[in-house]
Order: sequence, then structure tokens, then C-alpha cells
Amino acid sequence: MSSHPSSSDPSGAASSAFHRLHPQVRRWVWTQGWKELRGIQEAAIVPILKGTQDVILSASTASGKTEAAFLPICSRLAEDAGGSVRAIYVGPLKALINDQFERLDGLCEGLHIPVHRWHGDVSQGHKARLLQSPAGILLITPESLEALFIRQGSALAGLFSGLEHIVIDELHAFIGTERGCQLQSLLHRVELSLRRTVPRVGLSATLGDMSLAAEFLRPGAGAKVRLCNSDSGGGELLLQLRGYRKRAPDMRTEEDEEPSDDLPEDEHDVGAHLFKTLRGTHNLVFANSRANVELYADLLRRMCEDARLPNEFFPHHGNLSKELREEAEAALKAKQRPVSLVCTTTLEMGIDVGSVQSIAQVGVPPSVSSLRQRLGRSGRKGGPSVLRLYLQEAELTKTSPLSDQLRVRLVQSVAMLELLLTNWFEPPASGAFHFSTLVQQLLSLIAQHGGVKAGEAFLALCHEGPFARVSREDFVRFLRGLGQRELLSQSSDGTLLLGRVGERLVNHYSFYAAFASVEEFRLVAGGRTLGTMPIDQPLFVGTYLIFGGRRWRVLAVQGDEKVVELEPAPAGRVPVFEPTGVGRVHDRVREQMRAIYAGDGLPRYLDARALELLAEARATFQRWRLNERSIVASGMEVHVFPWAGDAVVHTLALALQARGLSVQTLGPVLSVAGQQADVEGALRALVAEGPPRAESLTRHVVNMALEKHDGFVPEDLLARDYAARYLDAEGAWRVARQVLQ
DNA sequence: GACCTGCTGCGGCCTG
Repeated sequence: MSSHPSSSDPSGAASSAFHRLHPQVRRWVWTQGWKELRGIQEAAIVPILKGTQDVILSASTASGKTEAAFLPICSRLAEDAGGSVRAIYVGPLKALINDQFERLDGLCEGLHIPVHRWHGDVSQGHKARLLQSPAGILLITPESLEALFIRQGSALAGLFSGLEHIVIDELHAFIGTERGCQLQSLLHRVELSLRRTVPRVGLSATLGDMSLAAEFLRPGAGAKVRLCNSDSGGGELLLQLRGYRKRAPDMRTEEDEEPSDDLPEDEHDVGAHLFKTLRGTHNLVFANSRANVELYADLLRRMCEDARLPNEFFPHHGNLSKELREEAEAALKAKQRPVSLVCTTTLEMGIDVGSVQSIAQVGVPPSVSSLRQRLGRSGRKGGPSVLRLYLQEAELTKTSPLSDQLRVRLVQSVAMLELLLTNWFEPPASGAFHFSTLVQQLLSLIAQHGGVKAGEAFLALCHEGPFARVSREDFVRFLRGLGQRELLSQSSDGTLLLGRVGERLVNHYSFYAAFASVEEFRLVAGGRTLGTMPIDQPLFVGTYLIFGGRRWRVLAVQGDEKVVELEPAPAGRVPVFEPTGVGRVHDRVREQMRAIYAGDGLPRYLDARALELLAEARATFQRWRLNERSIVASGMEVHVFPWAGDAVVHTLALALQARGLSVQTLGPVLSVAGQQADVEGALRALVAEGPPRAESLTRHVVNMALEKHDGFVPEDLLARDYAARYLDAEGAWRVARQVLQ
């Protein structure tokens, strides 16, 4: 609390609400040695003590949001915390629940409020004890809450009968996702079983438009949610974007089968700068993909070895074993020796690793909002935040694609930094129908009650529930589709029951999660599990591998047990992980890119090489006269520049394909095979017809079934969900008109 | 051009 102006005790003039906390809670605050409550903690007291209001507490990481919620909640429970579970805390990670359990236990011990953990790693004994004498606070994951509905359906109302508070941690991580939709449905079903609403508290990072978060927290009544915001405000930011030239593919030596010890020079150059700048301190290096995390972790470790230093660089990603990840986190947090973690999005949120000296981002950031989240990890002790961005662009040749000539990666990164500096970032996704999760919630509802009437299910899930965008008509079609696929059956009185396939789904534990997962091999070296890899990897005895930032050779593969045994090796190869969905660039980013191409400003955070690359990008833009036109012909191809986000680009591509044209998209550019007149004709026809119906555009989409249960959803409903998520018909129509001008 | 998250019940074996 050193960054706060000190006062003698937390009951100072600024802390008037402090007196309203229970005496025992105030005593706990004093014993913590806190000089005063933080802004968010102060602001939360009155609305939460009221016990009737939904509240969002938004503040940066490590600002004491959990205490902000639980000081008043524990005050309310201090005299009597028994009879049933009285407060539920839902967290997205088991590790986070374990953290909060430790912290809450100290506060609750003196108040005689029992605190229970419930997730996959908690013993059945503990769970049985809570079911027997429910009381106090329950910390749980959405999946375990789902399991409670299915396994303890009839006991649920009793278990939660006296429930007064629901707290959702990391609210922003749930918004717009299947998992978030599942959580909304579960909370709604808790309230249905109690026949009353239970006030909700959402803990969130600061989001630009908090009304979206409020509407997520309380669907249908977001306007009534009380917002408590304590934005510490942006401190000083030290920024650098470093450009690198990468040899073009045809100038590179062919990769042979034997793994070579040499990395392409550009990776070496980036690695050398990382090593030189980061060694001796504590940092996070975001490398975008698990493969790149392995590549740079291995490279930096070898640089330490070459310099005869103990290793300071450790990888961190979702396929590494819990053990290796926790070791890396602990080493960084302990600050006893210099440690930098090379990571994916795993370290964007949740686990507390303390503050670090600087953030490095290798490659284009996935979005402005993730860049902002990553930046929040640095410079917390009042010092400046430091961000270094490393960007590689291909050396140009006669056959370089237009996107290389335009230095799209560099310009997109500059655009994102400019938007970050103006404090803009992408809002969370909205508008999807989430039919996949509707499949799950319907089956779960049937399992909970043993059977439901179609009308009741519609009321519970759609009409008053989180699937409000699904009409009665669509719901009937949806049910019919599930019946055909044997997920549902119907008894003679019309009650919906689980069908043959539905029964099988619900009875397997994998049903509790709203998201799908693939089977993977376990990698073991010397009896120690290093992590997992997808099973479709061609792995043979003798194959070289880089994993956990080290080099290995496959010693044995045990197909039955899905175990791969490894031994240390001098050489290695970065594994290919299963690629998943596609990135989505926002309209604002592409608009900003155009402004950068057309402008002549030279951002001060660019290094000499990045300035060169920017000059090349602008030269290409001018040579093609892209300031005055958006369609250019080149050889056998026509390039269209919508200067809009991926949803619009994707929609335009499908609309042109529907008119028989062959289209390829490369970042911001649509490349069409054929004559300019054909493309313009197709666009003119598109404009004349008005905004296209998104469902008809999806005819050319190869695979729309992207979510877990999409395979069971009737085709036309799936098309509508896909269009709502990934397409922008209105935007594409508007842009088509502009492009033709 | 991607990333992350989560999970029950039960049978079988071992140890104290």
C-alpha cells in the first residue's frame, strides 16, 4: 500500500464507509497492517452491504478486488453463516480458486465463516462434507457447478436455500464466450430453483464500455447494475517497436530432414536482443504461439549456456505440465534470481506473478485489448511500464506478395500501438446465439429434473434466460433437430427426455465443460511429466523435439497409454501444435492502418529498421495510388482494399465467391482472379441488392461447426450463429459502396 | 495467424 497516501488508520475521513463493516472484519483489516482501504474496496462497501444490488467492481490486476467484494459479504455473514451455502464465488481457474481460498480463509477464520473449495482436484471427502452440512462460502468453477446440477439436481434448492451473494471473478474472461454463456445459464438456473434473484458481484479488469459487462452480468437489466470503477490511470509508458528483416523464402536454405542447430538469422537477431536486454532482470516475453514459445525459450536458454550463466529463461504455455508451470511462476515471483518467462496468453490473467521490469511482444499482437492486458503486468510499483515489440518483415523480392510489400505486420502493429495510446481497445464479442451451449444447457436441465416440458424449457433457457435471442419458432426447430439426432426423446405426455445419444453425452464427465478438447499424448522424461501434445503428431522413436525449452529425442511411444518417453538430446525441433480458430482484426485497426499508410508521421518509438520498413510500406501504398482507389488490377489478379476488419473482409470474400469468383484474402487485401470489370460488376450487383442475407452467404463456408455441440444443431440455425459471430453483412454492403466510388 | 479454461464415479491396487 506504499503507493497510497498514508493516514493513521483505515477509519480516516476518506474511509467513512469503513465503519459500516462488521467490527471483526475491521479488526482483520487492522491486523493486515493496511493504512487505508483502496478506492475500489471503499466504494464496494455500501452497495454490497445493501444485499439487493448487482455490482461490477472494475480495477486493474492486484488492486484488491477480491477483498473489496468479501469485506462487506463477510460482514453480512459474520453473525450467522450457516443453514446453507450463503455465498458462491465462481472462478475460471482452479489455481485462482486455490489462491483465493488461502486468502479468504484468513479473513473468515476469526468470523467463523466456513470456506469450501469445489473443483476437479478437491477430494470427494471434502465435497461430501459440504453436501452434508452446507454453510458459508463456496468457491467453485463453472464446470463443477454444472456437475452439481446434473448429479445433485434434486438437492440443489436445499444446498443453496439461504444464498445471498454470487461473486464472479475475472468477469471479462467470460464475456462473449461459450463458457460465459454456460455460466449465465447456470446462475439463472440457480435463481429459478430458489424462485428469487440473488445479487451478483462481477470482478473485472477495466473494460472500455462497461455497459456490455453489466448486461452480461444481469441479462436484460444491465442498466440497473451498479458500476464501481477505480481506474488507477495510465502511468508512464516506455515504448519501442524494433523492426527486423527476414530472408524471403526463396533466399532461405532448404530445411533438410536432420534438425539443424542453426536458426534463421532473424530469430537469432531477435533472440540476441532479448538476451542482451532482459538478462539479469524479471520480464515476460509474449511469443503468440506455443511453437514460438518453445523456439525462443530454447534459444535463450542456449544463449545463457554459451555465456556460462545459469538459465534465466523458462517457457510457459497450456501444454506444459502443471508442475513445470508452477515452478516457472514461483521462480519469477520469488525474485531471488533473474527470471524471464516466455509465454502465450497463459500469463495474461489470473495467477499473480508479481510485477516485472518489462514486457516483450514478439510478432503482431493478437488485439489491442490483449496488448493492454499484457502491459498491465509491468511497472506496477509506480515505475514506468516498458513494452518492446519485435517485428519481422520479409526481405522483398520480385515475387513478394502485396501484403509483404505493404509491410502489413509492421503497419498493423503501429496502428495497434497508436490505438492503445489513445486508450481505445476492442469491445468483447457479442451477438452470437450460442446454440452449442444451448444443447448442453437443455440436456443438463432435463438431467436435473429427470424431464421437462418444451414450454418450460423455453421459458427457463430462452424467454427469461441467457438465450433470449432464440425465438419460440427457432427453439421448436432446434428441438426437432435434436430429436432426429437422438439427443432427445419425448414421452407420451410431451415431456422431453434424454435420447440414446443424449444419455451417453450427459453421463460422461467431459459433458460438464462447454468447450471441446482433443486427446493428447503425455510427454515423460526420466519419470517426470513435461506436458502434453496432440495425438495426431507423427512421433516415432528417434524423432527430435524441443519441449519445455529443452531438446529431446523420442525414446519410446506407448500408444495404449498415450505416453511418449523422451531423453535429452543435443538437437531438437519445435513441435507443431494443432492450429485452432482464426484471429479477428477489428474495423478500427484497419482504419487506423489506412491512416498510417496515407500519413507521413514518424512515431518516435520506431527504431531505425522499423522506420525503413514503414517508408517501404508507404512507398508501396503510393506506387499503387491506394489513397485514391480501392481496387487495383495487377496481372491476372484484382486486389480489393476494403480497409475494414476481418468480419467485413470475410463477408465480401463470400459474397464474391457466391457470384462465381475465385477469392483469396491476405490480411486486409482481397485478391480475386480475373478482370477488374468482373470484380466491379460483382460488387455493383451486391450494392444494388442491398445488404446480403448472411445465412445464404455461408453456403461456401466449409466447416461452420466450430463449437463443441455444433454438430447436433440444425444447419440453418448453425448458419445464423456463424453469421452473427464471424460475418458483417451490413458493413460489407456499406464498404462495397465506398470501394466503388 | 492463436490462445486458454475444465471434469465423476468406480474399480483395482498398495500401504499402514
